[in-house]
Order: sequence, then structure tokens, then C-alpha cells
Amino acid sequence: MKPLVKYDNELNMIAFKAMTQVENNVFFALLHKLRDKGTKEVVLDFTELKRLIGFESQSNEYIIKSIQGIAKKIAQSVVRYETDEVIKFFTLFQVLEVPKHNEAYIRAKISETFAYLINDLKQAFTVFEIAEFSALSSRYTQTLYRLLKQFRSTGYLKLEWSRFIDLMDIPHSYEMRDINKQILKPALKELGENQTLFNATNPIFKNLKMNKIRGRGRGRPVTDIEFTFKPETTDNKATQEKKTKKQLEKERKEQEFREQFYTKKFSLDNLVHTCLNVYKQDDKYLLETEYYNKGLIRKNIKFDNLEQIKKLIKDYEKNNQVKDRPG
DNA sequence: TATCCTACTATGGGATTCAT
DNA sequence: ATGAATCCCATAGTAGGATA
Repeated sequence: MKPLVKYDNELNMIAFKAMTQVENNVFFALLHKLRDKGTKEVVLDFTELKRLIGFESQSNEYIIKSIQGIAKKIAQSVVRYETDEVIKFFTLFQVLEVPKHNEAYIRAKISETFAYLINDLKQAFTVFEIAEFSALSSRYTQTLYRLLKQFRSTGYLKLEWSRFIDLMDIPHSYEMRDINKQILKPALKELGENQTLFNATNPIFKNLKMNKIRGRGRGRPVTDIEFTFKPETTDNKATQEKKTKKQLEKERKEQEFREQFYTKKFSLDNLVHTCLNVYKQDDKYLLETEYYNKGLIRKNIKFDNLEQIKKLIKDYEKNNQVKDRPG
């Protein structure tokens, strides 16, 4: 069986900025190596890296540099959590050691806080072949690849445009034409067309299509982007029972349900909340929000029904319009 | 109300600059 | 040298505002 990377979907939502294509490879190879190791320390050496991700064309020097680069970025990528009382800082990994010369290895362990992202995964995980991932030609294609892999069972991904830009780590200087030309076109070609090198017959995502959704207003700017492709079936015979269209539709609905309030704002107790996620809990709804009050704070708020949330958002939007007329 | 004008964004081709 | 980022040019379609 080919080496796989497998991790909790939540990791896909932590956007790692400014990773190069090779740094991505090292990062996910490390993730592969660390999986189901608890919080134990591991060493990923050159031989294994090479086996996992190739490295045919690059010089040793370049590889060492990439490893140092990834170590630095991991160490600097601080995740910050705030409660009312304290601020906590975490890094995803603790990188314990990388060599300075002539060798290429990385010694690391996962932080206790994030151990759940790669240990004992039972559901809501992303999984893909690391070799396939590493062979992709650009970091943008790689990111789109793993986002699509997250939705491998439904074959449907829809993102708000600004969030897409954020997750894909697309420079703000890129305009639509640059994104089309440099990112979307090459990525769709690479992910959706037949592969000649490794996979002579099958594209990575069958029947992959992209659709931009344009909103209202002058120029009708793009508000959302969606991707559809033929859902994957699992290799596992036991879980291979085919999903009916109804089930797929249900999953799709569930995703849309979770996304419906994302980034919407409302005001509560004189604080402006930004919606992140909504969950159903018994017959109530839990809304995860973020707001500033001497720092960024996350909170779960309970509602009896969705209409209450919608009303709050509507009220906020009404009060914060610059100029508009009904109709 | 119907029509015209303008502002705005998308799209595609191509060229140039930048960093490694 | 190579790919990524930036920029220039030109065309098309539509919404919103202005005008008649």
C-alpha cells in the first residue's frame, strides 16, 4: 500500500502561509511519519523523505534548505487561543532538531494540544497519497488537491471567494485574471485531466469542474467558487456499500448548513461577533463565534432556532449599510 | 417608463520583473 | 534558467444612475 497522509479536517482550515511546493512536501511527509505516534518524538531522515516524496531533481543543498525553511515556518506558525482570562500560544509541532550541513533529517514531535489532529482518527479526516501530492507542480495545486480530498466522498466543495483566497494563500496582488491563468487553469488541468506519468488512464479527480458564482452589483463580482467531481469510493470492502444519491445530497446539505453563517457578522451586547460555525445540539443550535474584546475571543452561543441567528445578522446588516434602498 | 451612459468586474493574450 | 509575481492592453457583459 502506498504511503498515505491522514489528518483531521480541521488542519485544512489552518492556512499555512508562504509554503513552497517542496516545503509542503516535507510538511506532509512529517505529518505522515508522526501519525498515530501519540506525542512521541520521530526522526524523518533523508532516505525516508526520498522514498516518500521523490526529490529526483533537487540538489541536496536545496533539500537541506527546504528542511530548514519548513522547520522555521513550523516554529513560527503560532496558533493563538484566547479565553476571557488567558491567552494561550501553541505551535503545531515542536521541531527539536534539523541539521546544519551535509545531511537532511528533521526531528520533531507533535504538540500535545494538536495530537488529536493525527492520532486515532475515526471520522472527518482527509487522506491522500503523499507521492501523488508531492508530484503536483505547484503549491496552489497542492492546496486545492487536499481541499478537494477533504470532500472526496461527496465530490462537492463550495467556498466563499474571500475564504478561498485565504486558504489557498493567494497574494492580494493577484487579480482575477492572474488567478485564472496562474492558479485555476493549471490546477484544473493537473487535477482533472488524464495523467501521463504515473496514472496513464485516470485523472486524479474524475469529471472535475469549477464554477464561479457571481453576485449582484456593478461588474457582478465573484462571491463564491464551487468544485464538483466524481466522488471516490473507499478501498475498504466493508465501507464500500455505495452511497445513494440521497445520502450524498444529505452530506452536501450538511456541509452547506455548516457553512451558511461563516464570516457573517452580528452585534450582541455591544460586541460585533463573526460567525464561524453552527452545530445542531439536541433541538438547539450552537453557534461558534469570534469577537474582539481586548483580544480575539472565541465563544459558543446557544440558540433555540436558526431564525434568531438570521435575525441578528439581518439587523446588523441593516444597521451597517452605507446606502441602500429596499427592493 | 424606456433608453442611454458610465462604472465596474471578468476574461484572455502577452510582456516584463523578480527571486532562487 | 526557471517559475512566480506583476503589469499592460483590449474586449465583453451588466448594474446603477442619469436622462429624456
